[in-house]
Amino acid sequence: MNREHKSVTQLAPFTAEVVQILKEIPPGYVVTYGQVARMAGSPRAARQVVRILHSMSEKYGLPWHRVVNAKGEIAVPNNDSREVQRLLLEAEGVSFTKDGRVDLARFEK
DNA sequence: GCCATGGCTAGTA
DNA sequence: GCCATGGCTAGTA
Repeated sequence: MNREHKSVTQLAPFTAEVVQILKEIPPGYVVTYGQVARMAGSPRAARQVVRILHSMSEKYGLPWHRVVNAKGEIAVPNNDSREVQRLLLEAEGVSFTKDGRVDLARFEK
């Protein structure tokens, strides 16, 4: 251990912070990628949040479905996953507008 | 090089 | 529709 060596289980600080924040999102609550980035102290790192969600959701049991883009749209590329995300949110009581968006104003507080 | 953004402009109607 | 953004990781040497 006298050389640079990262344990596989050791997350980088920013990543660990984001993972923690995501884990604390309660059922029925929705946040945006940008909001999570801001909460983690790096306002412009929204895409990084995306990357974390994309690659670590399964392993860390992250509530990936509770994160949408700034417009309130489901932003997952895969069609099946999009459907799953919507169903999971609806099951938690989240409603959608006619154009398929989450009413984010509802969560501002 | 990845990535599921975000915010600003151009251009249509 | 365009494109700057950012923190990390895979993969090479």
